[in-house]
Amino acid sequence: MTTGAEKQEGEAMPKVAVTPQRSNGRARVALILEAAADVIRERGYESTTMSEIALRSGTKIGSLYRFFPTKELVCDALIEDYAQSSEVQWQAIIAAASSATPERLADLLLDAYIDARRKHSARAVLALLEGRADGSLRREEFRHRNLERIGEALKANAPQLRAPALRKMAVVMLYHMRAIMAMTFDPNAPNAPGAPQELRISVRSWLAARLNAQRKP
Amino acid sequence: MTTGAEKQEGEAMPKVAVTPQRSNGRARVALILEAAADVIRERGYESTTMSEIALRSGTKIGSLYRFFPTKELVCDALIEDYAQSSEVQWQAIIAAASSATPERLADLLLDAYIDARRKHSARAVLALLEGRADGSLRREEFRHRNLERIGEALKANAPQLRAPALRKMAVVMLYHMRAIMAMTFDPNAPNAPGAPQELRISVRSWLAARLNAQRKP
Amino acid sequence: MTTGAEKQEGEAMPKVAVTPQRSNGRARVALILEAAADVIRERGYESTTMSEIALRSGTKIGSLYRFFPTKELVCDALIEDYAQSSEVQWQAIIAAASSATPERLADLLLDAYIDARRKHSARAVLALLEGRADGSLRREEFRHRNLERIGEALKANAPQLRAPALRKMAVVMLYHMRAIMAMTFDPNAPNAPGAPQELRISVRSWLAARLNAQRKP
Amino acid sequence: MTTGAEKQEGEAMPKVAVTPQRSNGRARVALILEAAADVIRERGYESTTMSEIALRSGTKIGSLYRFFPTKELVCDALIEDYAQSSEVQWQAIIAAASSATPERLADLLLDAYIDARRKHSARAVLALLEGRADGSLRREEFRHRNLERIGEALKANAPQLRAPALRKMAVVMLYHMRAIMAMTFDPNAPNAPGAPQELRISVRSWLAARLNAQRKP
DNA sequence: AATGAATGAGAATTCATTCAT
DNA sequence: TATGAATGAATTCTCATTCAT
Repeated sequence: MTTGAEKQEGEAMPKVAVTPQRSNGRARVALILEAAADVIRERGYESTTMSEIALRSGTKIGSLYRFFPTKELVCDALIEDYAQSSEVQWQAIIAAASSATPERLADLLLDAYIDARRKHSARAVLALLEGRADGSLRREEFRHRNLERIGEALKANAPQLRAPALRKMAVVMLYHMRAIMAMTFDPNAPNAPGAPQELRISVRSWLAARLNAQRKP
Repeated sequence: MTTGAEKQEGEAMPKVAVTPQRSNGRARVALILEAAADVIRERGYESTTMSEIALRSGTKIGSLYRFFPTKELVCDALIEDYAQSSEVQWQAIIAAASSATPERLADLLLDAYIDARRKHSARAVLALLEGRADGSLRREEFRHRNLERIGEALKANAPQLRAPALRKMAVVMLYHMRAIMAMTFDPNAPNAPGAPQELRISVRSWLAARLNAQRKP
Repeated sequence: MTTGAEKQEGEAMPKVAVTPQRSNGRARVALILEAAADVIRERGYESTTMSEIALRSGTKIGSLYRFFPTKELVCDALIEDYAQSSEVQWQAIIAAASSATPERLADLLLDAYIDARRKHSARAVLALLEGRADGSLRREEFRHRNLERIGEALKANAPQLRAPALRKMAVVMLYHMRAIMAMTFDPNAPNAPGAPQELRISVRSWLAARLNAQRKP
Repeated sequence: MTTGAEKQEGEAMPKVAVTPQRSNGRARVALILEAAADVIRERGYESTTMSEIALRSGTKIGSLYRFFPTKELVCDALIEDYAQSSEVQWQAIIAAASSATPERLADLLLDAYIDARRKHSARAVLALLEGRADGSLRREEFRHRNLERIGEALKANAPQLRAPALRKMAVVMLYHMRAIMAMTFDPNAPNAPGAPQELRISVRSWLAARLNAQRKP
């Protein structure tokens, strides 16, 4: 009879990122995530190595693995971090959506991803989402949550819309948001002067047409 | 020992994919590219290994390297192949563009990427283009050529447009095309019933608005 | 700073398991040993990690190392624990041996290892003894002590036997005891219905033949 | 459509030891197995490292992994090798069993494992079988095959025995064989002068009693 | 020319043990 | 004293590429 966490014979415990207990560890984790965002942004997920993350964050490899037992978990943490920090913004967008013009709503959504304060991690997260899903639940969750939030914002603005319409519009909006994000943050992405603005304008009129469609007078 | 270009001591000769002379070799190359497309589509560029390409194409690793001295060159060939096979279609699109309605042109362009006959390699190429650029010229060229062709099609339809406008519209169009492609081919991409159609409609009206803009009556 | 033995510069002090002074600590040590027995039984010595022992015993890794400065010492303690708890039983067996029939003695010995109360640690200890010796003195001692006790029991029953005969019989008996133990406790060990009983019978008649051999009438 | 080995999307092919095609490779594999047997015999399975096997066999680590993609497969090959080379001997034993006295049969079986020619690998295989099973099928197979062969030999000698009796006797015999093997080959195993002979004698009389039991006159 | 073998730098990950607060 | 954090050598395994027959 042991106390503490029981474990099934022969079964492997699913690994989880350790939550640091001391200020020391919290600082370390912050450094690691920052470095990870940098490297992933530069090289993409596959080409990012744990040793480079360790090196850039001034962490020894052993310590890195103490907090993030797998490479996947580093990414999950990055996404989670980003997701959490955007949640506030999402709520603001949804709140603002109800009384916004469609054009304004388009802007709110297009800018949701590219909030300057999160520029850094934004691009890393973009890279992560572009990569193969590999069955990472966290990534799937994140994608799903974003689609949901977009849908909510649309619904707040145009309550008459039905779920299927909302869903397909949210998907299309998501691609627009990604495109804007890529143009804004990724120097290697296809781009041209005025292109983001061009896209923005097109999205605005699409949304205006859609959201005003069956609006009650 | 060398033919034509003499090899300088200490200088690295840039490697090139051997162009097979016998029908035997041409068939082999075709098999290799097909296999490569399969693997890259399934696993992405980074996770694709030369041995798996060899295995799946029934080629011995040594032979694979005779035709494609580096992994990069396999991808370049894949892209080149795809590019060449789309060139014909591009010319058709550009030809059709001049007399097409903007709506029709939108459809032509959106479908350019997703021609069913090239479905297989299309997704592989998509994966390649999504990946980091790695300094592969071929990929850059391909992206550039596509942007150019889109621009030409737009210009054919609306000759009054100036280069800057064409460029930014081409860029926006490229993102739309990619989005449609992802929805159509990638089962993991964000999607919803009717979403591709929704995007298509939005692109049509954007193009209509743009291309008719300053059209002479 | 040190008590008793002075630490010489540059010399490594042999580490010893701290004997806990407070009941608190004694309970902790008990928990640790229980957990260690569990893990070792499940995974074997090599695959057992100090952190898992810590985790399962609800001990923090730092504390674990206060009590057992090396992994080896945990095992030594486990063996020692087991040895001490069997010592009582050995004395009982030896006492009973003098007046037992050889068949009864066979049973006493065969069951010595498999006393149900120590089932848990028994299998852990088995795993430890099966492993390479690694130069752990404690393990060697334990093996030796067991051989001695077996010899004493045999001698108690058949005082006429000379040391060399006793020794070789003790060794053979030890293998029999291990075999029974494996069949009884290890679900992966070779086994068949009735096999333990079969072995038992064979051991009984072997001992009977041997011990009665030159017995004075 | 690729030719050659097809693979399911996203599924990992189970790894197999490559069969060397050239004399070069065959020699390498032989060297590797020899070295592996040495190391495993000395250190046991867990403590054996692939790098040490590589080092001792004069193989670079990459080449080692070409032929044996996992550590497990090295062991499987070792066992398989041993199993195959003992199969001939097993057949001889089974053939000889029918007309042998029980005492002779005991000797045949006890010596089956310790054939001097295979001394080297014998001890390694012993170590492998002693270790945790880890779900290696090959090891399980080997254990099973040995039990079967022992059973067949017993049956050849005493055809009147029923399956359950044969099975339990085979199991007991297996433990005896292992004991003899350990005493003979493992310098760290419990031992004493005359102990193997003592065991041998005990096994002989057990078998004699058992096999003659219900023998038709 | 065909192809099996060789190579070796690195990748992810592990873990016993020590340390600093 | 308790305990979270730090350490880093070691381990398994990978793969693009080159070589030798």
